[in-house]
Amino acid sequence: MGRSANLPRGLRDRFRARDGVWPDDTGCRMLHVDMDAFYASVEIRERPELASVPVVVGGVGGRGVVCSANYLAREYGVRSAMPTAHARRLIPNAVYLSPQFDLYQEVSRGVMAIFRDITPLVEPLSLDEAFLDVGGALRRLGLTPGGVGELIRSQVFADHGVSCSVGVASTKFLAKLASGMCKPDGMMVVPASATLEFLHPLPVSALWGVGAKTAARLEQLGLETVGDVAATPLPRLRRMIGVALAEHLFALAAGVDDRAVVPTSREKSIGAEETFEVDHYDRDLLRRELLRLSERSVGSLRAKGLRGRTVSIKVRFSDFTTITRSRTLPVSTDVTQEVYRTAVELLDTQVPPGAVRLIGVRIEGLDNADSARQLIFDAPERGWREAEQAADQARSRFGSLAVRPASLLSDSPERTAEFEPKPE
DNA sequence: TCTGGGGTCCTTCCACAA
DNA sequence: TCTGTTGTGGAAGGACCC
Repeated sequence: MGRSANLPRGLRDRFRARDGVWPDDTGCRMLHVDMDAFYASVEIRERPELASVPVVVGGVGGRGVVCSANYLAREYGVRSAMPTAHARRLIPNAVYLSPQFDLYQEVSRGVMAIFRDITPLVEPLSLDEAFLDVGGALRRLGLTPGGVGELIRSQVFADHGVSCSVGVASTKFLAKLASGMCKPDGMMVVPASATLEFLHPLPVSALWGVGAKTAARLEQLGLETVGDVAATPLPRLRRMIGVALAEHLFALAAGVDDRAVVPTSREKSIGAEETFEVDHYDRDLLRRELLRLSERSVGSLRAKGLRGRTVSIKVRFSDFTTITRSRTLPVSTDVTQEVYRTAVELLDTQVPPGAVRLIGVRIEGLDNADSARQLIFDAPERGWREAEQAADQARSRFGSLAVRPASLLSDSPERTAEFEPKPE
C-alpha cells in the first residue's frame, strides 16, 4: 500500500509515456526502476505455460504469506503480504509456488549489471528495485532521462524476459511514486515544473514513511491529501505527529527531497527469525531454534567480514504480542557460540513462559572484522572462531548441511541442553 | 483474513555521569 | 551534600519499508 496511490486519471495520462513520447524531462536525473511482480514473473519465465493462469509465490505452509502475485492473480484481490490461506480462498485454482530466492538473486544481479553499465550511481533497494542517478550519463549516451528509462526497459526485457516500470523525476521520492503509478510495464515522467501539481492531489498515504497508523492519525487530524500536509504550518505539524516525522513529511509534501543516490550502504544489523507451523511452549526446542538462528545470522555476518556487539532476541507469543530483549557484549564477536550463549541467557532470564509462534536472533552494532579484532580480550573464543571458520569453508565446498552442530542433527530436545560451549 | 522475513529509523524510558 | 540540568548510551517497542 502507500506508494501505490493513484493520481486523478487526467493527470496520470498526462505524465505517462506513450508511443515513445513523454513529458519534458529536463532536470529529471533520478530514475526508479521497479520490476513488475518480480518473483512471479521469474517463475513464469521459467515455466511459460503459467503465463495465462494466476500465479502466487509465497509461504505455502499454514502461516505463510504472499510474496508476489502476477497481475492475473491480483485481479482477484490477491496482494503481497496477504496470508496465503486467504489467497487460496480467493483463487483456489491458482498455481501456488514456494519462493526460489537463489534464482531471483541471480536474475537481480543480471538486471543490476544492466543498470551499472549505464551509470555507476545505482542504489539497489531490494532484489527488484533500484534508484539510478543518470545525470552524468546523458551526454555519453546521447539520450534524455526518459530515453534512458526506455533503454533500460527494453534491455531488461530482452536479456532477462521480465518487464519493469520506470519513474523519471527530479527527486528520488517523485521517481519512486511515478514508477508505482505506471505499473505494469510502463514509464512515467514527472517534469520538475509540475512537481506540486503531481504531488498535492495524492492521499497522505503516498508519502514515504506514512503507513496505516500514521495515515489514520493524519486523517483523524483532518489531513487527507499531500496538499493538506504542505498547507499545515510546520510548528503545528510538529505538535501533531512529532518533530522528526513532521519535518520529513513537510519537506516531501513540498517536493523537497535532496537525498542523493548512494551506491554502497553498510548494514546496521543482521538477523534471522522463524515462525513455527504451530505454537511451542517447549524451552528446549526454543533453545535449539536459537542455535539454528544464531548459526544462520553469524554465518551471514562472517561471510560479509563483519562482527557485531549487541545480541537481541525477538519472541512473538500466540496472541501476537512481541517482545525484544538485548544485551551488549564487552567486545564485538563473529562467533556463533557467543551469540547463541547470549541469546539463551536472554531467553532463560527475561522471557516469560507462554506459547511462542515466532523466535528470532539479531546482531547489531556491526563493525569490520579486521578493525574490531581484539585477540587479547577474546582469546577464549579463538578456538570456536577457528572451528567455525573451518566449518564455513566446508559448507562452501560441500553444501550447507555438510557441518552441523550435533544438537541440530537430532529432534531430541534434551540434546540442546547438553550443547554447552566448551572452547579449547 | 489473521497476520513472513529481513531490515531501518524513531521515540521513550532509564541509568549514569558531569 | 543536595538538587536540578543536560548529555549520552543502552534497552525496548513501534512503525515502516520491500
